[in-house]
Amino acid sequence: MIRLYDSARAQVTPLESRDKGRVSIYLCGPTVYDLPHLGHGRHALVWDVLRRWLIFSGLEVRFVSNITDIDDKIIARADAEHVGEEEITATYEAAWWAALDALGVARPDATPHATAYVESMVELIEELLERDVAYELDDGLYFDVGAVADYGLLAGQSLESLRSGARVEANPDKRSPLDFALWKNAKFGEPSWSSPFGSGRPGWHTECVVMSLGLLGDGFDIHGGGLDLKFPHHENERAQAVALGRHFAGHWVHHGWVMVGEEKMSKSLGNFTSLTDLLAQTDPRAYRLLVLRSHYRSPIEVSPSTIQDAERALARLDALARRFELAPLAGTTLERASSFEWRDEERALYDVVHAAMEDDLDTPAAVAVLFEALTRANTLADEGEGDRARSLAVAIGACFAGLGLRLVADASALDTETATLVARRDQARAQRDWANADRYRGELVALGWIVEDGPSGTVVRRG
RNA sequence: GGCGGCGUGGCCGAGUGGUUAGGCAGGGGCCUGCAAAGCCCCGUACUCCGGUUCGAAUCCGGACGCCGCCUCCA
Repeated sequence: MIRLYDSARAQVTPLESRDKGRVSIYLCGPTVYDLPHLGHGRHALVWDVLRRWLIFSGLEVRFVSNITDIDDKIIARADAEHVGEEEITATYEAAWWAALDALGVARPDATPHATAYVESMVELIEELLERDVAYELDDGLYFDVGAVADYGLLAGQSLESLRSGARVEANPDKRSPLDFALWKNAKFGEPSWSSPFGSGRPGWHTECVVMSLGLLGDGFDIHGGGLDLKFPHHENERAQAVALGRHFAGHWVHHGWVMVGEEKMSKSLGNFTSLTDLLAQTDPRAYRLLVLRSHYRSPIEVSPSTIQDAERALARLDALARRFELAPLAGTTLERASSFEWRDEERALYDVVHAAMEDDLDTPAAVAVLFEALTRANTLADEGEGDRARSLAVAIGACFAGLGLRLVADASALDTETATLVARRDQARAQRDWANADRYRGELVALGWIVEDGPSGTVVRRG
């Protein structure tokens, strides 16, 4: 079974799934009040890769990721734009899915929305009140973190040391600055729900407890998100579950950030801090490859040069797909290794890639192995071992599919003008009329084509 | 103040105490009518100072630098 770093234990630990052969994952999704940025993109990719690989290796995965559609920021944005909250959330949720679709991120099995679970949240809060771990102040209900013995487990700090570092105190009446809002009393003009403790709306940390336990059940396997969610969000979720005596996530997985080389990201250089912008100017697969080439817990740098680096590496992969005419895989479909044929050499490749992936999702190692295999496949083909070369190439494509990276052979249809130029060039070359052959190539290049002369004549493709 | 992480060749980015990471860029060569694609070869890196060791980028100690979390955040 895969070994993953567990933030609660602060070490790489084998994933012991609750049900053999099945893995349940709850991922904290976005608050939809603005366009997704590069960090969201990495986040989505990391989890898509984990999910896909688990499925590829033969496990049944249930993957749930929520949408937070009620929150201070949504309200603030709606106010600023003088529109309703629903308009804000509808707009940005659509942008979210559009970006993820473009990235080739498969949709979750379920995408619960917080506003659909308010009733359950109210019930949970009532239980917390009954157990005396929540208390009321003038502006709402708060959770008493002092009631949870090991509060600070995820943060890796004691309650005392966390308390001493607390910097902001929204409500000075709180018993501890770390206590968090379970329920915020309604304010004029804000969305609200009625409850036994008055009209209002839930605090952020409760929704994920309700939705994860509700959809995946007690003791679900993996709970994840960005490193920034580890504390206080995940800590607070866990605190509520613990206070209720519920068995929460078995494994906590957090990924690192996207670093931006500030100056290089300046507007003058085509600033693309929004994921939507990046995807408009880059092959989304390049971003996936960039993400794959660093470890999920490390920070990654996203800059025009690292993106370009990835684009060029991707071009080599596509060249492989072209050379061996690989069928495209890994779109919205979640591939399984068992549906491919693995001869000895290919099996060995898969085993090495798999071992890397099982080792805390070591995608950089997996990618390195696959690039080495790519060179081997090309070498074999150069040496006339076409058969072995092809089956190796197919295996490489399959492994990348397991990582969600689709290799594209690009069989784009040619317009009449292009087809004519290609035919004329072939004719000129057949007659060893190099001057005209070069002229037609020049014309094709001017039309934006990359021209290659293969065994069967001139081949053009888009750059 | 507390907790945690990082400092690798031109760039990105892995790393087990002794053997090539990988990619991109660059140089040389093969192939090609010329290209492109592909293949081969090359740079011999690990912040600094001590220590452990036959041997450390990899372990220990220290210094310097950088970053994150402790507040909404993927």
